Amino acid sequence: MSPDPTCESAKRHIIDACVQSAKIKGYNDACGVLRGTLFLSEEPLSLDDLSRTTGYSKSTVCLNMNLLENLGIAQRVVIPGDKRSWYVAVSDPNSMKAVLLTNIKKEAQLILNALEQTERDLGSCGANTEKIQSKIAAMRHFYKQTDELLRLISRFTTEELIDLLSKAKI
Amino acid sequence: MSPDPTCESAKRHIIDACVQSAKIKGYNDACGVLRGTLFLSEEPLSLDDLSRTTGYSKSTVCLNMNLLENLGIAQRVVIPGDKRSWYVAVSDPNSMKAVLLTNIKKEAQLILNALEQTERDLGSCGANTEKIQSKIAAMRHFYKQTDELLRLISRFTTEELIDLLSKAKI
DNA sequence: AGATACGTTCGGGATAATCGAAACGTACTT
DNA sequence: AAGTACGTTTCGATTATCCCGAACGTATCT
Repeated sequence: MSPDPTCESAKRHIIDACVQSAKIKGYNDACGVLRGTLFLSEEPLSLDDLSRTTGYSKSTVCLNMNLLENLGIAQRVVIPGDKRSWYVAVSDPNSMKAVLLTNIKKEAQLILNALEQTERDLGSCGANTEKIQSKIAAMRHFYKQTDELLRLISRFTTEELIDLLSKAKI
Repeated sequence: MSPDPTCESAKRHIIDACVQSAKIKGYNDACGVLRGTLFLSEEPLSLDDLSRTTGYSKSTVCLNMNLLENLGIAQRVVIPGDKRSWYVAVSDPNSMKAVLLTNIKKEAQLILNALEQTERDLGSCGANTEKIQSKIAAMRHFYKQTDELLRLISRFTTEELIDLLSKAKI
């Protein structure tokens, strides 16, 4: 590839950032290293390529590439007449935006579901739960709005959103 | 508090959701349990309260409440003439919105920084890195936009954003 | 000063996550 | 059929994390 030492050390920044980002999100280091490596490659990489480049065993690479694929960070590319799986980093802005939003979306729906279930169950409960019920209602309202907002945001491109919001009066 | 069994099982949904949400974000179960417990309480809770209610030791509660405070999920309330720390769940919509966005913000700034550093270093590197540099430039553009969008989003309330975006033509 | 009631920090033991080697399944080739 | 080149799964060892009890520091009382 590019064995220039200066060049390689330049790439380290990105890999480090990916590792740190992975750790923040609760994933392991390998995830970050693989993500960074994939992004910095000019061509698609196979599992063996990734294993060789990162130093991780093939099983570890396989496991984590499947995870990255599920997260929408990596994408498997099939080349006809080639058994191997080739991976590329997802670079389409809209897909990347979606990836950034998934965790918030998941959180909103998770909490929203729970709030609605609790609200229902508290209704058929003898005890005096007025105060809690109003708190839950407020919270449900917030997450409902958040959910709605996320849906709207995913309809526009980042560019469009910036345009819309920067023109709006506060 | 409210020892009604039906009522208690209703609350379980919320605590479970908080635990699941915590796990998704890479935090431990205690974080989720504490967050849920705090939210479901009608009054502020002390460390001892939280320890008694959740069954976790005081040291564990202390550790994780500091984390929740740093995350902006819990808030310490000081009552004059009382040594104890009282905790409440942050329920202000704008603060909650900010909490939801922090991870994305962190990711964007982390990656953006790394991209800029790498870009700079690759400039003073002999090897032919045209292809990678253009990839990095594209990526930097995306994260720059994302950063800008996040800044705009934090200027408005969720309600305002919904209003603005739902009126906009696609 | 001593006692008390806090929050916090510090080991250590249990528990879970991580990773590599090897086995496995499968499709294609010879 | 045997061999090959893949991706995947399993298993065990290493490693890191979680959580508790105990010790500690520090105000505020008595």
